[in-house]
Amino acid sequence: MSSASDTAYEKIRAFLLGGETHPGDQLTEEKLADIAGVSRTPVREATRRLEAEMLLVRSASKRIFVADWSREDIDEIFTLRQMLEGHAAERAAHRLTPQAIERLDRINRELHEAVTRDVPDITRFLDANRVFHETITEAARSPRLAQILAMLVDQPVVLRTARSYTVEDLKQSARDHDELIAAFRARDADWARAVMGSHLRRAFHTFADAAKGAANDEGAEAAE
Amino acid sequence: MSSASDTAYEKIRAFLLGGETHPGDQLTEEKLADIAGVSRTPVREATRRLEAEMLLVRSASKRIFVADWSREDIDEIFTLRQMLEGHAAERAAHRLTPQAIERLDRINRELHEAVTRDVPDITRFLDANRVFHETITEAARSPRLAQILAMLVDQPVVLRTARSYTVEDLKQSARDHDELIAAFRARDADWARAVMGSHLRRAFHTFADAAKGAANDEGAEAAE
DNA sequence: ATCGCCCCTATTGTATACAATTTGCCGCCG
DNA sequence: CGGCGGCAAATTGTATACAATAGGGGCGAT
Repeated sequence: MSSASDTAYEKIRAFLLGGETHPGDQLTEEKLADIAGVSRTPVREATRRLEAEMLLVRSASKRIFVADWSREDIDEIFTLRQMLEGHAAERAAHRLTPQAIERLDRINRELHEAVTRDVPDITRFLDANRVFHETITEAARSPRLAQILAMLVDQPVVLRTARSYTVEDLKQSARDHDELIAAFRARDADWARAVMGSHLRRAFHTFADAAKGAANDEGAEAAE
Repeated sequence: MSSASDTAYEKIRAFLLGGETHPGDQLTEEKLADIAGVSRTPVREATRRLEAEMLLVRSASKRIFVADWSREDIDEIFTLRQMLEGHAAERAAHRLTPQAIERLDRINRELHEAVTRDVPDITRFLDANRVFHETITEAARSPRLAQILAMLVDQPVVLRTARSYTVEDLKQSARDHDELIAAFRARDADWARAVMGSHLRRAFHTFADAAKGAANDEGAEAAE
């Protein structure tokens, strides 16, 4: 690991996702350098990456701001994901080895467990969920596709609102994964694509609702 | 324009596309700094961008090499473009203003002209072609989509082999555009998507053939 | 002769100093 | 009182020096 540059990326990312910032806030390279504990040079590389991921935006005069996320943005991301991950699932259906399918099954069992127990372990769910999707993307053997999806998947809004999911939402997600695995076992690419499509599209709506709720909460807090 | 950084990007890019390099060649930041006439700092930013566009690759030890392009890579790019630009065309069909459609028509007339005259003006064709596609992408109003496509569109292989197209290939391309415009005028999103799909898929095959021819030529040259 | 180790060199990574640009403020003039 | 100009502060951009790390070649041991 090219230490400083990567830690800068991770720390700044965590800082942005930690909710200590508001959309539109200006950030200076120096401030970020302080946060990350490195000099401005690696910070610049980190901000470039975060800019590409659209967590940060730059004004015309090259100043850095925390990105704002409209409902359309979220819609856009899920639409693109649906298209691209659907494609990935299709390719994966032909390419997944039996062992990999078993691995997906194990991951998904963990996912089930995480939400079935008395107190759902959301963090564990999210981690397993990410691994699940990454495994499929990887099996698609399309490096550019993987790269694009990496930019798209864990976006801040996603993470911030994920915790407002109901347990039922999460269980439904896990059931989607079950069906996806069935499609892979059957080597049915169309089925896989279709399941992935509805999986993500539903996630979008769960999301949009959760985000709306979160926005209301925030409004309430601000009103205090 | 942040001068140095951008000129570095452009010059290095031109250097790579100019055919003076071979896939697998190692490039050092210093060498690139010389070529671009700037210091290593902006060169680093440029190489990061070129890396994201996969014109350059980095070894495990962070050394920089000229990327290699297999037939599968080209296939992958066109498949992704087909999916994404098809989606863009679909959205554009609903969103293009009448004026923008007229503009597309003008651009395409220029495109026709460039290949109809006695000596085809390939450069002009390619420029107009890019503007044509960019206009559609822009009309789709999906910033992430635009960003992703920007990474995908003018890849080196594309540019390097574009000149081996036959005049008939180019004319067919222009005819595709005609049909696309008709689809836009009819506000028929499905039609637009379908035309865009076949347009790009055919381009891929023209390409793959041209690339094969180019590879043969190169082999012949090397054999001298 | 070959394998492995070590040192030297090539190359990338980071920090810092300085240059260029932009912004916002303040005073001046109409 | 409003707008314009310009100056000062803040911020980003670039260069350079130094640090860290990886690769390659030579030398010795077996």
